Amino acid sequence: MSVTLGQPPAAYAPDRPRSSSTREALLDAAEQLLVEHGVAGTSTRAIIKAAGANLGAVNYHFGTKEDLVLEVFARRLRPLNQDRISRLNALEAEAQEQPVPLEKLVEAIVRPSVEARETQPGTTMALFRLICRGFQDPNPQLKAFLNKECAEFATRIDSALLRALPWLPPQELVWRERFLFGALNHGLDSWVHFDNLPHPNPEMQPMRPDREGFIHRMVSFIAAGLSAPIA
Amino acid sequence: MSVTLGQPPAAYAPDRPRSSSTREALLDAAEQLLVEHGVAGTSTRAIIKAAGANLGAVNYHFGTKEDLVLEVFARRLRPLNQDRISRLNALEAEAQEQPVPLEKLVEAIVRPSVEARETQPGTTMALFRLICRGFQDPNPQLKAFLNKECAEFATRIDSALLRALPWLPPQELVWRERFLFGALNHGLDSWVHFDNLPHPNPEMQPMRPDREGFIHRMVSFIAAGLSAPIA
DNA sequence: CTTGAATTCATACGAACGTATGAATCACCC
DNA sequence: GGGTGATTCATACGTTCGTATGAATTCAAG
Repeated sequence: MSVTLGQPPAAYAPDRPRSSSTREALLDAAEQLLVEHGVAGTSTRAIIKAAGANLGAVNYHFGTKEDLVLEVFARRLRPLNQDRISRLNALEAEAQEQPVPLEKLVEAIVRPSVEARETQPGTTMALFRLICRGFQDPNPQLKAFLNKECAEFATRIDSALLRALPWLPPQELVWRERFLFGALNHGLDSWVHFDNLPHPNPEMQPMRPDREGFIHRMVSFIAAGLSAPIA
Repeated sequence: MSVTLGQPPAAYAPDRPRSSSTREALLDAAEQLLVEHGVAGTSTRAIIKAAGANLGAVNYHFGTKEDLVLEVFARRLRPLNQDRISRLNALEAEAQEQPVPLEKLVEAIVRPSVEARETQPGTTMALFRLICRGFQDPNPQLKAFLNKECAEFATRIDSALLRALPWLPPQELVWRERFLFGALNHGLDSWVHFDNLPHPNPEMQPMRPDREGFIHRMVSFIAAGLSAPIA
């Protein structure tokens, strides 16, 4: 007897309107827990408990824990990269054939990450740490997904940076970009997670800068690193 | 009847000579797996299988999975920080009251990480990724352990950097150090894990620099970022 | 009010987890 | 070469994991 479950799980019906409140609660709870404990450290049961949902809800709405995880990332990453790309568009339109100044490009990378929680309603501080973690996660499927999601922005920023740093060989830029994103991710993580980062030297106990101060610090560091002289 | 297990587990007899070959095999296997799958994603059974050991061996030699994990980190991190500190000592002795040049300080941070596999017999490339991962791990006990393990080096490098960058307020240095370690960790991870990092733009498909080339690139970027002008 | 789809519920299953136990085996000194 | 402590072994226990199932419930339209 074929059983009609009312509706097949979301994984098999991707066109269904995705607005169930349980669905959103699961995504929110999963996001929070993924930030705190990583993918492998977050169980389906912990998620549904935090969301006040039933165990079957994950299977019903997402089909699989992994599909839920991917959706958690996609929900945040898509608008983030869209924001980055539209900033890039605006900068290039404004510059009219001239290369966009380096600091502006770096800001187009950095600012959307830091500002997301204000432009994207409901986004928590956790977003940054989530994405940082995602890129370091051992799960190859997750990594591939994130790379795909960022591919367009990556090629755009590549060529823009090459135009802003014409004396820099592309091979060098590739490595400096790695340093860039390392600094960005770790810096964001420290900023968001500012609470208890006790410093051995009390005089250096860090203050938490406001959003603009933090963006400025980050942009200065990264822009200086990107335009370092080469051997 | 009190049962004499031959010997109580290592956790309760920390003075025992730690040179069992099974013990080392467990540490090696755990190191490899922790790098690939993270702490929560690595099971005791996977470790003993990779080490060719018995399930009871973990309990016998370390008492607990968590104690094994901490020992994996400690085994690598201790000599690494010792190397960094002795480099710092040499630089400061050579400079005689003068501040040590910035690039030399940065190199004292970077080089031990990159070189460890040659100066420390048996260390695999995995070491870097392991440590990078450890600092991002959600496990608070692990994080506290790593912070403790690095505390001495941290205070030393703090004051040395402040002397090399006298115009930089300590509060600024704190944040730049975060960027520094983010770039270091992520850069090392990319370098070690160089294999398949396909780049959208084929012209930018990165080459893997040799050790010295990589160290130089990293030092340039970081030193430039650290000495960026402040607002 | 009825009906049928959409959703939520309690519950079950097999697998894998971390840990513990006591017997078997090994290595070495007298 | 017999005995003693150190180590390894097979195995078991209780828990938690991800997933699946089918019966209840909710809810909007007829």
